[in-house]
Amino acid sequence: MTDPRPHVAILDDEPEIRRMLAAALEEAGFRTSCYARATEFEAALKRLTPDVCLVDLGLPDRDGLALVHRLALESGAAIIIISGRAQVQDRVTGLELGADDYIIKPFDPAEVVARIRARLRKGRTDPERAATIARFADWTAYFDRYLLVNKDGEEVPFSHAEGEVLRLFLDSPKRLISRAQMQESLGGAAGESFDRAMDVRISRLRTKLGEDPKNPRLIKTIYGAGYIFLGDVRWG
Amino acid sequence: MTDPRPHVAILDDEPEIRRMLAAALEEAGFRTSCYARATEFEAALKRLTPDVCLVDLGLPDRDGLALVHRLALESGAAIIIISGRAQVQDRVTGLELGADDYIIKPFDPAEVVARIRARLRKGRTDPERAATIARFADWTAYFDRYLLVNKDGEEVPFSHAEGEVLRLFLDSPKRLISRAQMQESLGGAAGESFDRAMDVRISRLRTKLGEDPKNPRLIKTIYGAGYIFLGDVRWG
DNA sequence: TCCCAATCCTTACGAATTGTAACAGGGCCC
DNA sequence: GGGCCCTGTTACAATTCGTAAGGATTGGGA
Repeated sequence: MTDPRPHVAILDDEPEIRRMLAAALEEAGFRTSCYARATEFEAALKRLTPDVCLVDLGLPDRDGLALVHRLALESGAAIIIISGRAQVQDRVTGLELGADDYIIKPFDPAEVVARIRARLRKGRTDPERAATIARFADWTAYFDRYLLVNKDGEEVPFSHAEGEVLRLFLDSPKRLISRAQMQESLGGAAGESFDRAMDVRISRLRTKLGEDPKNPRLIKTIYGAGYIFLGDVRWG
Repeated sequence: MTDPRPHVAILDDEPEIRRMLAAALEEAGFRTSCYARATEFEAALKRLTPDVCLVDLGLPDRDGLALVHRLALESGAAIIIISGRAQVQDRVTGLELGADDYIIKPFDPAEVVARIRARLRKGRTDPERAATIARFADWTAYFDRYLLVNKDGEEVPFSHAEGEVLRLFLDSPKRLISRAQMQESLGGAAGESFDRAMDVRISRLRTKLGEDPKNPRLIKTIYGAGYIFLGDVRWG
């Protein structure tokens, strides 16, 4: 029963759009329920508590805005309006009435997915929000406590600066990361002599990971190009 | 000092747009701060903790997306991208990187206001009656009687200043809290030598919690960044 | 193959940040 | 007034991190 996938309820009177949204959302890892009419939808809400409601404003059997308003007051779900009405005034009133987002038809399903994800990200009330634990090679990195633990249970603390580098690597494993990219991500103003500092950070990180300087297995240098992090990463 | 208006930070290199946004937002009852460059903006973030960040992607001095990514990881603020790039792919990557909303230029200030309000509406966990009892690790904190009780039943009183710090930590566990945020929350005027007092407060609190100075388990220092409170917190 | 310049790694050192102890001022109750 | 607690300030030790300097490595050309 406890399906871990976030649940998205879709309310739209056009079968074509329902199908398209449901397909895109299922593909993106969501659970979906589709409804064609407001009455049907409201009946379902007595049984279910979706995480997100996608509501088309152009409904045949009820004023969509009134429905949104009620939802906003009574449901804890994020509400995203989908509408063909593109006027700024429509968007403003929709949002003022309690919608969390407003998407205009025609839309791209990829954007809908991205916006739903953005909503869920915030609403998450802390139970392990941002991924803070990553496993790779013999190591487990706990970013919230700035700690590396290897498979023997040995603990190696790492500093903030080292953690920034490590996170960057773990976010993009097996991909070349140029020095310029690093400076961008790590907030170093470009052009300065910060690039030498980068070396040092990586050097220290390698030491903590127990890398063999002659033959680094995890953080590999690509001469003239940047670095690449080998090793499979599993977040969570 | 404690201005109750939500604080919106605006980062855009065009003075015209900054002015327009600031005017509309002030009118709508927000407090605003404007920045023309990313470096300037990042410097300001060390001192303030805005509730919402409006970020223009087309910045001269830094890759906007990298900035958004970092903000999303390190700041608790809602992030709204403003951009001239209207492709779906741009929007999707912006949102995936952690933005909460994405507004396309040219925009109507009224919609920006509405979208900001929608963001703030959700995140609001504040107007709860001041909870007075919190459990964490081996401790139970009774804020109404300024008392800590550990699992052995030992009672350790704490002072008002210590309680302020403790509450700040318990309100945002497992999240980095910068020194600047502390000063803002605890009402210390920035820039003064008050920051050493901060250290001392924390030091005393650590002592009362029986932390091992060499290896603190609950209140951890992140050099150059701030503090982080580990441990699961249950209020009520 | 050998050499050289560019690139990168590592060590050492100093500046900045932080922890903690000791001290001082202020408020409060007796 | 005297004692006690709370709180901020100062001083000094410890940690972290960027920079400089020198050595090692890489890749291309003679």
